Amino acid sequence: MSSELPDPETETAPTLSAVAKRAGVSSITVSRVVRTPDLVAPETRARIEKAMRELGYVPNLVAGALASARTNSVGVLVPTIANSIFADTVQGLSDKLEPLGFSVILAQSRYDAAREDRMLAALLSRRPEAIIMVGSPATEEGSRLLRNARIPIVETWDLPTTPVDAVAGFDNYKAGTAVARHLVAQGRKALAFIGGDDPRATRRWLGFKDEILASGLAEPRRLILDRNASGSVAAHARLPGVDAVFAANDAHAIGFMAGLRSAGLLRDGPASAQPVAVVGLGDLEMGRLISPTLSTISVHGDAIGRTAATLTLERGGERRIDLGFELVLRDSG
Amino acid sequence: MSSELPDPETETAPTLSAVAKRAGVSSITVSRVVRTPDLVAPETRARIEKAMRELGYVPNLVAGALASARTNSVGVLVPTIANSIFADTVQGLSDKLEPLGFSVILAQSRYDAAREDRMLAALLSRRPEAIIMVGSPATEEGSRLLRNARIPIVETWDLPTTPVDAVAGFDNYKAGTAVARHLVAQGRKALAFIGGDDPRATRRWLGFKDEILASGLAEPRRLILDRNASGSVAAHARLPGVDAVFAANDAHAIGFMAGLRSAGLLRDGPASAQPVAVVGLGDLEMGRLISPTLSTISVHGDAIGRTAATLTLERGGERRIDLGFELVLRDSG
DNA sequence: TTGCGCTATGTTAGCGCTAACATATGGGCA
DNA sequence: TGCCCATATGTTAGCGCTAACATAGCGCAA
Repeated sequence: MSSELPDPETETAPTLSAVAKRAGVSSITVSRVVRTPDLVAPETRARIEKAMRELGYVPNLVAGALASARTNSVGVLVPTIANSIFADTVQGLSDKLEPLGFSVILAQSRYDAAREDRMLAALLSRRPEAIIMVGSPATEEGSRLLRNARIPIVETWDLPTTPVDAVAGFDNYKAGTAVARHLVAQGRKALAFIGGDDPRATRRWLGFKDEILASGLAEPRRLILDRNASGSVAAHARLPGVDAVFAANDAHAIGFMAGLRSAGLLRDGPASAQPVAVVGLGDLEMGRLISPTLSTISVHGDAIGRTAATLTLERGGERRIDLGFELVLRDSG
Repeated sequence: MSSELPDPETETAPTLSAVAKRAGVSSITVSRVVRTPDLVAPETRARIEKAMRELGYVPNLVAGALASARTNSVGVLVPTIANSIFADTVQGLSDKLEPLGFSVILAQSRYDAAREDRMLAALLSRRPEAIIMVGSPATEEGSRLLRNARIPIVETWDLPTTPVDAVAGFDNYKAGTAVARHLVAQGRKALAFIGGDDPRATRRWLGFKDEILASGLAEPRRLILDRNASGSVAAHARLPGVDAVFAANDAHAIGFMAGLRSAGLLRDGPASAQPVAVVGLGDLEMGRLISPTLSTISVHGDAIGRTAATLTLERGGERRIDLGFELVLRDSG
């Protein structure tokens, strides 16, 4: 009957063998009901499912993982998740992995190499079946940790020449050259780059600068800003005479435009009418809503996430996927 | 000497006892070096640390968790992480929990009750030491699962009257009344609400509506939009004659303003000059950068996250924390 | 009738670690 | 001298589950 229901106060979570006892079977049969129900006779299965319901059994995947050497989890390391395009990537990979029973263990490095190494070690100690990270390990120690883990490692949002394992991203250097080419073709002469100095932003800067120098113009200025967009609002004052700006991301671009607006240097007309052209990167939805609409390098953060997830699941095949980018021209530049 | 270094190909990850053997101690001593180094004599410790380095030992927290019944992890459930203010909350709680050795297991419900229940079950089967979620469980089944887990549960972004356990949020209903009061005081007569119909947005709507009715005006219109802001751009056409709009979040507000702009109904002047007043919720940085600047209900998503983290750590004390909100008046309404 | 193969279930051992309890050693002090 | 205590290390058992290999029962072909 309904005997021996656990004392709700002192209770410890019911185990597989508690269910087994209640259903009058061995624990492996209960395990089969959870994992491979087709192998269990329908009547037995019904009896066990009833026992599970009565006890409120929740499988313990920690124990299961230890016994089977499969954790069904992936570690995900991003610089930051707040206010960032990386959230799209996390969303994309989750959408792919959660239906397959994988959990996402999320860690943030905050653009700090030491913290990144600590987070990688912390992730690996949970024995994820793969690691997906934005960028590449910042230190040799981080690389070593990842290589020794012998699991799929996917670096994203860039195309490193010597990745640890797999890559899903785009060429940040080329993104810089594409923007530079466009602005130069527009007749801009005094160009500048604003944004962070993380590895990916730096590659954008390098592409931008090299292309401008190659076209015979003077070396562009580079303004390193911290991560919130407020700094970019005042950036214009620090770039006198500039007539075109490439911002490392859309938030900085929009902040910069706010500064231009208060300086009376923003028009509601097309790019050719702008005293200062502005191009961002990321293609935030917001960029389409503001006025003038923001020209930007469009990157599919969620596709990067989904592709990274695929790369963790298939070990063979192409391990370097260039998802490309697109220069989307609107009214800002 | 440097004998018996593992074969890099067939190698299985080195264990505590492999380190112990190499250092000539028992495995518990190695465990102590990892967890309570002060209990180990300095010379022994040095020998063990050397062995750990040589073998590339990475502790297996899965096994540790099973043995100690402590996983040092928390489950986090959000509707969505992409493009959303919830990312701030995840950031806030991570910042608090990661330094303490906790990992964040992230799951997304996508505003789907069935998926939420599946994700809760999946999270609980990993035996997190607490669950932090946005909102409250959508189904009775979800509540039951959480209650039976006997771990701290923190519901956020709202102030439910009968929470499972703890709460860190603000009163969405009051946020709605505050906006209504402000718009009515401004002399607006034809008001509308745009946004989603999730529980929190609905509470904002109810507060908004009730306050407007109480002030003697006609019942406001409510336009339910899907989650991306594009729908809000066209929303104005569906709200003829409206002179004030409360958007359930800033993205919708900014989208709506884009629609107003193309309709010629947006001024760069102060709120009193706007043909249609707009108030958002969330206080995105973007709202301060656009023109006109966005009036909004400011909510501290990261503080919600940090407070939720604190509530998972301390079991005693106040379990219901109202972080409040602030009506920030700028130029849009 | 024998024996084979299939289905349903069980037994055994162990995943890698930690809790809880020993044990050994060497002062210090009455 | 004997005892106590602090420090350093070890032993044992077991966390809850699964892999891998039994075993039992049955239908069916030869």
